[in-house]
Amino acid sequence: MYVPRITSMDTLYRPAGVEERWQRTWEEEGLYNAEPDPDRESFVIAHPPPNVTGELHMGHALQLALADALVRWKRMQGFNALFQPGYDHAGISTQNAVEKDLAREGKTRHDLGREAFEERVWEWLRLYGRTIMTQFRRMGASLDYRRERFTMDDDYVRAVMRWFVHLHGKGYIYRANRIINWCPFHETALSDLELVHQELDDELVYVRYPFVEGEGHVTIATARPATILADVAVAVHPDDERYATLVGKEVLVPYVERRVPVIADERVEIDFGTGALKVTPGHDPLDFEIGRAHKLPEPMVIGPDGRMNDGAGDLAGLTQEEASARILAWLEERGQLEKREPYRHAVALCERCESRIEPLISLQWWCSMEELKKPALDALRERRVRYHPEAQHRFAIDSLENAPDWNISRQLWWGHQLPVWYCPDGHTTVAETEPDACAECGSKELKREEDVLDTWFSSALWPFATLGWPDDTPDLRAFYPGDLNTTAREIIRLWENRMIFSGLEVMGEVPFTDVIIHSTVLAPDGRRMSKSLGTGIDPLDVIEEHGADATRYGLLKMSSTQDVRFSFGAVEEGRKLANKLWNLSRLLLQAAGEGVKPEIRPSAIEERWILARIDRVRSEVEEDFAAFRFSHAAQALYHVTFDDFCDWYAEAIKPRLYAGDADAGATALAALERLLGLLHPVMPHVTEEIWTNLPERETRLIVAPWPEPDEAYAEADSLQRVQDAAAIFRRSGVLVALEGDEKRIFDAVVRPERVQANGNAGAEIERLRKEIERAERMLANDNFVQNAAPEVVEAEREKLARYRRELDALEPSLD
RNA sequence: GGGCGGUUAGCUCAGUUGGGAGAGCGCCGGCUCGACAAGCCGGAGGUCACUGGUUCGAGCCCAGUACCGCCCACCA
Repeated sequence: MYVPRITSMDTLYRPAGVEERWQRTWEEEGLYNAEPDPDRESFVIAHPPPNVTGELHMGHALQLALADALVRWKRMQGFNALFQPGYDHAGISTQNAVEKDLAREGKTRHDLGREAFEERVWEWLRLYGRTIMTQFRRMGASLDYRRERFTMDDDYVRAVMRWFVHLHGKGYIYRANRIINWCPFHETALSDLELVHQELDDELVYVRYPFVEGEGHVTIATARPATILADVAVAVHPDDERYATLVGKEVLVPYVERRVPVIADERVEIDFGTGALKVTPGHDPLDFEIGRAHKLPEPMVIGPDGRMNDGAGDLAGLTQEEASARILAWLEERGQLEKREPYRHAVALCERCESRIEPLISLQWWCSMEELKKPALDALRERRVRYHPEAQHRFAIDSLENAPDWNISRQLWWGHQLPVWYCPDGHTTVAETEPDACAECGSKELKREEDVLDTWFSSALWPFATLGWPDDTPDLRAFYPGDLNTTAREIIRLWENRMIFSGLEVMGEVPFTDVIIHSTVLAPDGRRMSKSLGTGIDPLDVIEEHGADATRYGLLKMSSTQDVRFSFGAVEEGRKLANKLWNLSRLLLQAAGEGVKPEIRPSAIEERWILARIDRVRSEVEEDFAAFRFSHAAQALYHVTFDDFCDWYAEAIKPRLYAGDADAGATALAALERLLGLLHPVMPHVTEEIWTNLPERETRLIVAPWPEPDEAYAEADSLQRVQDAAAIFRRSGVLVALEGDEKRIFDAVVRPERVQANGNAGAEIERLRKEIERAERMLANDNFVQNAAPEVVEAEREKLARYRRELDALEPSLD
């Protein structure tokens, strides 16, 4: 492949063509690939599979920037790094997209029928799906793209079936009639986690329920008058003195004139409305609980289409609004409508279509969490899996402790159909593949359950199903358990915790040891990034304008706290850094001259100094990466490049470079080499591009060894003197060389002429003198030293005295 | 309603065991010197949200208050 010489190129680094070229090259040369290798330790990140219909958004970009930096770092350190890509079929989300598409033709999925609809989804995916992996590549994400997996692949489906049968065999999966969240548009059950809540303007109506015996009534408040028809009780709080005498009496439900009891239940809020609650177990989750506790009947008046059903008698077939109007009119006539008031409250909506959720009772499949969660909780408590930051670890544990049984069935057409078959006698057969006959009666007339599984039921298997489970494959042995996962906060309960208990259940080991819960990237104005608000920023636009390296750097730089505003400044800083590196390498390559090879041959203090600085940043970056402090690492890399390498070291050696000093040239290239290595995980493209232009490159930087620790230069005598001069005394006898001061001290000691030129030598010395005097004052303060060991205090006094002598010795040389 | 995060320079934000208030961008002044003017050198600019506490000493630790925000949530 043609690689232009850097010295002949533009003074402005243009990432556009360069980045795509390297992305292609790395992939074509197989440098992203991972194969089982008994001689090397593995490092594995199973990247969260995006929706198969998805497009790259800022969350993905951040996730990739973080994870890929770690993967590249580990790869350079010699780990057998596997970064696993793939797609999630994303049941309801994909089905919704295709249904919208159908709607443009004036059709619904029912017009096609199930089989044709599924065909339509596959066809749609061929046209519009699976584009996001191209966008992942554009980020420079070093995923092993050969290993792309899809949760609807035949092998993956087999894993899902095995998982279901396994759980069923252990008795964790059962079928039950319970209240669930029903989406009337998709006509499916949804889990609590698939809802969004939105503040909507409603009306709260106060309705009188007359006593069956005697005069009077009890007034309840409701936002859904249509559900009055399904009332089976009125409930009050047991401590509510207003209603103490009412408990046990009976009242008449309006319109249907049904006699129902007044009961006491602690779940009733005394302070809301009138403090009396109409109990409708068929259409409200709280009422359902109360109903079951009191063994009340569970009539339903609203059907799966959201309209009044046959249970609603003469109102059957009406919409809820129509039914409400009829009921309110009925109440009005009889003086049972006490008042109506505007009411703004949070309403549950389907997160995909924003239809109002209908709570209703439905026969669904459930997965008991009771036993499954135990080993996962142990793992979390023993910190065999750690969420970062720490607050999210506590949240993960709390969530799992309180995880209710999991509704795993969905009445959708796109997804994994449950491996359950029914015979005409109502027997149930559960099997991985279609059975020949009913397991109980041998009937050949089997009909498969129509429901599909919750998308997350299959995603939970991602870390091992992508490696071949349920088969015992070399990949599975080599790459399970993995190391790390990165995700957004709201995914903890949906996915992360479920991968942990699934991994423990079938593999016996946690799927990873660390979970990074990354920042939420908000729009620059602090609002949420969203298409509907128009606040979204397309990462691909940012990449196009500034480059993937700059985008990666910027995202890392800005990802410090839980919520961060997108900062173009941070991206521009990254672009500046790339440009700076580019021009630095032009300088060094030109000035070092032809034939000079990178080699450490330091002869001057500034050379030992820059090597020591680079080595210190190496260890800093290692600590930062290991602790997932990406923002800090980015900052350290920026400063060592700009301030230390370019502004100081490069300026200092320029005269020697131009004079043809081969040692200076060789050392400078060697120092640059190390710097490029440190920067590669964050800015892979520009560093690889420069690396290629260095003489005698045998390997790509992506697989070059991470710079080794280099104690020799860190301990150089002259450097030590610089450090000592900058050291100040801090509490408990800790001596610290102040980072920021070091350069200025270096100035004072090594390049006094420059300091004097700026007229600051006196000021620097004055600063140092003040530091020392402050330390002396502290040492003289009895309150300060009382808790310190006497020998420590004495040692510090001696050090301080030495610094004062050094300072005094330094001063004359600067005059 | 619950959980969590934030509040430091005009803007976006660092500040890792308590002792120097910082960076990038913007602004002002100088440099038109052979990597980069998308550069270099220098400078101005801050009651570290507020109140109280601990301490010789608090941006940092403790208690509380206010505001902003994210996630979650069954007050009908």
